Amino acid sequence: MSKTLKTGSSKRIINSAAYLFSRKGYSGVGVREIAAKARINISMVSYYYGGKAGLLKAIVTEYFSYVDDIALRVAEMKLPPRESLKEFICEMVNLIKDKEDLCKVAIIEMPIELPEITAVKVELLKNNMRLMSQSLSAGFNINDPKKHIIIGPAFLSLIFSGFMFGNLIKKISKDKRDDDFCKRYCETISALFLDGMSGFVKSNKKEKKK
Amino acid sequence: MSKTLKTGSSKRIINSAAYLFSRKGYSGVGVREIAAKARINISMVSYYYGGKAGLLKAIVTEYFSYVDDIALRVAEMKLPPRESLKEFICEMVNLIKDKEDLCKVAIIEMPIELPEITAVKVELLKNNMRLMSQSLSAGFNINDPKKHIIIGPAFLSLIFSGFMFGNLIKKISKDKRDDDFCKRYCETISALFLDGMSGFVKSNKKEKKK
Amino acid sequence: MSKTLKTGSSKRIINSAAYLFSRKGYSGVGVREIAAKARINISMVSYYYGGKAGLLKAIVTEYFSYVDDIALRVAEMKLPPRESLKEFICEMVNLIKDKEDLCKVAIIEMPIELPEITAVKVELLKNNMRLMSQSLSAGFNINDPKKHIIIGPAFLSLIFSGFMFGNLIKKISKDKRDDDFCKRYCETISALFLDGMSGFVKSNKKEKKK
Amino acid sequence: MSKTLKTGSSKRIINSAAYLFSRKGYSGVGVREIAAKARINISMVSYYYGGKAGLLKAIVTEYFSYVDDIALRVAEMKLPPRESLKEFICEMVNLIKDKEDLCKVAIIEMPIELPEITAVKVELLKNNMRLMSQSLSAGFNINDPKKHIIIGPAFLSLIFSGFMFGNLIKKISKDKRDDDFCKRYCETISALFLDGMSGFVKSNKKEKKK
DNA sequence: CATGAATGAGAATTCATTCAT
DNA sequence: AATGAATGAATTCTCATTCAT
Repeated sequence: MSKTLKTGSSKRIINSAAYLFSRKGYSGVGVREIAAKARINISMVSYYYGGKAGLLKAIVTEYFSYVDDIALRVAEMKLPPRESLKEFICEMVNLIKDKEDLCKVAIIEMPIELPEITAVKVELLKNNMRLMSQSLSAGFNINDPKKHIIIGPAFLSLIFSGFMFGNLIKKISKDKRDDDFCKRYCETISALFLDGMSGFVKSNKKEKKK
Repeated sequence: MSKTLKTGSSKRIINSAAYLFSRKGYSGVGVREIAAKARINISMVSYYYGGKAGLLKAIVTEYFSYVDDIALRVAEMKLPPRESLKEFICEMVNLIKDKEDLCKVAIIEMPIELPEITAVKVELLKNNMRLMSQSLSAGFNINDPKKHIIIGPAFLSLIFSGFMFGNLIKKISKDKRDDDFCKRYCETISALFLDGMSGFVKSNKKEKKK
Repeated sequence: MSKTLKTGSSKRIINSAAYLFSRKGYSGVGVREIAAKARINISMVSYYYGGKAGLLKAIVTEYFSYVDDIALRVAEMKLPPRESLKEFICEMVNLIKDKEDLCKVAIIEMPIELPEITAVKVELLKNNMRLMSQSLSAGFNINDPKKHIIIGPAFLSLIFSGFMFGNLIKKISKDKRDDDFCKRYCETISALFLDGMSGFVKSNKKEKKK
Repeated sequence: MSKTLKTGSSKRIINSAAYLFSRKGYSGVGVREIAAKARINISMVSYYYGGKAGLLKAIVTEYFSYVDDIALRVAEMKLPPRESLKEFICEMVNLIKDKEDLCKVAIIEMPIELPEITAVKVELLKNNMRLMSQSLSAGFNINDPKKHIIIGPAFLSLIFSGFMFGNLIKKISKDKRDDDFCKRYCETISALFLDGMSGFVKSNKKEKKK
């Protein structure tokens, strides 16, 4: 804690790491590159984070702390189920907008086995899924409990979908990732998750009637 | 040409590569490791695929050829929109079941910048999205064209969601990835994409009435 | 001068250094490790001893001051040759028992070339051998002077033999390094150096006669 | 095995390593330095020996194979006890003369704890001590078995004493390490171990009588 | 087709030391 | 007297690739 306050070095290190990891993947980035981007000496990475793996741990931990926070905050609001979901999605999109690199890294590296931090990831994920279940799925009494394990990851994938392939999509369409996009993204994903494609068709019909 | 005619060795190489890339990420795997797993000499990787990058290219290309095939096949069926989607999802899940490692690699490495193969990925993705648009979104005349660029990736993310985090989820729940799971997975994802969460609630109500 | 007046810290530093050097060798130990063991800040090593090399110098110097002392003390006793040797060996064993780490370091590092302290070692060793010659070999008028240079080191090696490989021997036999062992050790080494193996055989015969 | 035959590289590596380790200690030598001296690429050390530790293992193993051989050979000669010892000492001195660096490394690094190879050292030493006991101490029926553990190391220390401090002694006396020295060394050490210092005095008296 | 020795660049980490506080 | 951040060199080891056989 005191380390992060004295200088901005440790902050710059983690930001640089998130930036690079999110684009090249954890193994594709060298400590040297991170250090250069953060304008610090290579040794400082070990000094502050105990090595490259420590950096990823710090990033993943920070990500989960944010998501857990959101889950708790939404739960406290005691909104009706549909509003809860909308609120959660909206908050998540805001988070991704604010900390895009950090979130991407946490998600991209999730399915990848890194012996040194897998244990940490499992523990954080367990807790996170418990929190999210409590705050979101309460309102939807789904008969088959086996569907939970499918819907949970599907929900998160949906939320992240637009950002994960963002860099690639930039090269295909000329879409801009501005505030306007985020607003539209929020609404579209919410609608999709709540009512699926048929929701769009209906609303199309309604709009046509007008 | 002789090189592309896969002998047992070159097949083993690509399978080993897919297996390892899917678990450790492209940069996290060494050619030595792949060669060892494929029980061939290290030099053979360069010989057959022109280097490590060539392996990933081959994997990505193969993945897209499968998905393009599915898109074309479904288009030819000329099913109504909802059935088209269901069919597509079902075919995709079968593909993932059959070639899990290959599909995972293609998806995991998608957002990652690898100068040597980014161009290839962009080209393949462009063509793929065109095909998919033709075969699927025809039936859903969505008013706002800007939504396409959101719904497309969302659709694919949804389909892959259950498999991407499979290894991690294995460590959390005791879910088995058997044929039964795949069937349930197909139905749940189809339902979710077509009617969203409200679809589940409705069907719950209906079932309750009975 | 103030630096040489050992405070608690500087004493702990040198003890920690001796402990670690004796087990891992001079080059195998880092200043950080020493500082951690001594519970002081790393910079203090440079502050007190001018660097890592200074620590070894201090240890070696201290070792020779002890051995020189013993040589002088024994010389002053003016005992007959055999008694002189016994006394010297006994004193040396007591020294090793008291300052085991320090003595081990001095001996283990003796044959190792460390440019920074070789000169010091040579100077100290020269003086020490002169003193030992005076106090011990006086009584044994060995005809061939060339044997001195063989017997001298042999004598010291003999004295240290049991302690040098102590840690390894602990893992082989279940021998304890207690006071009893030291007493026996003293006697055995003295007997060996004075009368060799034949001394043991003779004493065996005598004991058998009884 | 085939590796050592194809090129002289692996031989040069181990010789260079022995040369440098014997002078600077295992931890005091870098792989770079060894590679430079052996005129090979740094990577070859890992390629042939699996790393720096593998080099030391190879050296220690080779040393023990030589000493075990000597012990067995002397045992087969079935000489009387004193002759056995003389023969063993003589053979050992020849070994040291031939493979001075290798022997020094094995002995210097013996008391040093290197987690990676301590287990190997213990195993080799156990076997070696068993062999030496069988071939040498048979003739000397020493009453107290506790003396064995003192005499064994003392014996070896004695044999090595002249070579361990060789480099340092060169700087003090002007002694040459030629064949003549080795012959004299053999005789002196044998005499010392068999009859101790009193042997010299006696022989002095006898020689004086003449 | 296949081998394995060889290369040189680059990986992460640890080193002893210094300096401002 | 003591701290701890910072440095730059040096550490060992692994990387993908090539080449002669």
